[in-house]
Amino acid sequence: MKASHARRTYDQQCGLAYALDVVGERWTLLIIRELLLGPRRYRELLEALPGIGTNLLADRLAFLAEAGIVRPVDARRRTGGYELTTQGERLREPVLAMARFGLAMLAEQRGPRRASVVRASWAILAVEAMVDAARATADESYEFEVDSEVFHIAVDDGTARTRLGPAADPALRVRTDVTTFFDVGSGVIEPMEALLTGAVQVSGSAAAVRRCIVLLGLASERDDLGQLVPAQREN
Amino acid sequence: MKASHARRTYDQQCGLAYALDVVGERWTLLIIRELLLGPRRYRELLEALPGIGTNLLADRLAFLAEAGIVRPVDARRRTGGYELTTQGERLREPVLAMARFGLAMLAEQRGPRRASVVRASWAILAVEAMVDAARATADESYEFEVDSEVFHIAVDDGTARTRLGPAADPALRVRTDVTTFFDVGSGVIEPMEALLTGAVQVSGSAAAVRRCIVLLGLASERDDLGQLVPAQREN
DNA sequence: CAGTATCCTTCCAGATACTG
DNA sequence: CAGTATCTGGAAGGATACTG
Repeated sequence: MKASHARRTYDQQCGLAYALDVVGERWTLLIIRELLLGPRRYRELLEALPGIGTNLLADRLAFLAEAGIVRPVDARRRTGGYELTTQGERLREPVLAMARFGLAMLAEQRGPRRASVVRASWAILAVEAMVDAARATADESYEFEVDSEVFHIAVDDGTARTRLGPAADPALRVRTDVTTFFDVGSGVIEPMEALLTGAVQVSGSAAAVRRCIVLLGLASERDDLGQLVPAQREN
Repeated sequence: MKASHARRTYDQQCGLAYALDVVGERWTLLIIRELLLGPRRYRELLEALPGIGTNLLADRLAFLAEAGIVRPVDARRRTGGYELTTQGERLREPVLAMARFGLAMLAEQRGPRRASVVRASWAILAVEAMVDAARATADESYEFEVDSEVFHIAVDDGTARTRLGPAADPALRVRTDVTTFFDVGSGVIEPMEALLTGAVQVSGSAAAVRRCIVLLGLASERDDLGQLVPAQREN
């Protein structure tokens, strides 16, 4: 019932400043992150964003809707949830770039950084940030199961897509828990180390394992395990 | 003298959330933006960031230094200013991606969006965000003078660098004011329109003009002006 | 479930005074 | 000049009770 209270802006003639006027407030980019994974209901957002407070979430959604970044999935029902507009989809690259930076920071400091809120679905974003299609060498797909959340990377003709759900005919199946996943992703654990200790289980050829590690930018010079990794644990 | 006040964090096991824990607070990314253009003194930062307040700037710099993103240029003298560390340089991509998003938003809404704070140096960042080396067709350089701020793009063997200062032997010299610059950059004005009205002055071949427009992603379908633009106004 | 309304706390802008 | 320190009103954010 106030609405008029002139929102705080940087008021600078600059692309970055304007972007931050729109998505720079606290929580906003995390809301976007959730919606980049698909439509979400109000309740789901609240659960994915512990600490946000119902009023803030409502505020942010209303503002983002007005800015044309987000819209209700179904304007008629209140319960249909929210999704990104075409404009909002444009935030994918900036968000992934930010995520890459964050992962690099984590990798650098080697601090285990045990955060208290962990969600398997964030693993998808991490994978999407890590994948560089330029490193893809074979048209095949890799399936991940992280704490019962299933998604996959499909490499096709030099481009890589990351999607929720199982892959059709994966060259590799990877299974692990979120904690191990982020430890590997941020360089706290070597992929091969995780394999050998059983924290990560894979089924697929050793060659596919290697290609996947390369695709994700996790290859280290001393990885030369060749046949060390047999196809194991089909479930 | 407080220091202990446990900084607000999202505390989520997620690259994006961690990145935002570090650079997500108000003003922080704008400080980074300034430092991406080169080292800056405390005073210069204050001037580039109207409204920030001396304490906030000091807080932010101290925190960023502790996080290993920024460092004093000269640890001995207090007056040397600040620069990005190697870690901090990693923010270039996320910042440019954000700037691209912001510019796209501006372009979409066609609102002239006259911000009250305008600085020529920000034009460099905008250019850097707009350039896509994949669109480069010739090894040459383009020089810009925006409100007496001079910088250039140098295309060399499929890569493009954006740098402060004049170009060695530019194929094109562009001269304009900041306002026009951003109007063109955000699509409010067509490049050719700006040329014809004299708001933008160029010296160089029509072909170079066209290649530069393409490089910056400003080409529109109906641009087919061929010889319409003679080399003009050498100064 | 999807939000409002409310209350309280924390953060921020702006001013100013102080130090080496 | 290059900061640091302190203070104050106001805006943003967090927690929770409440409503259609």
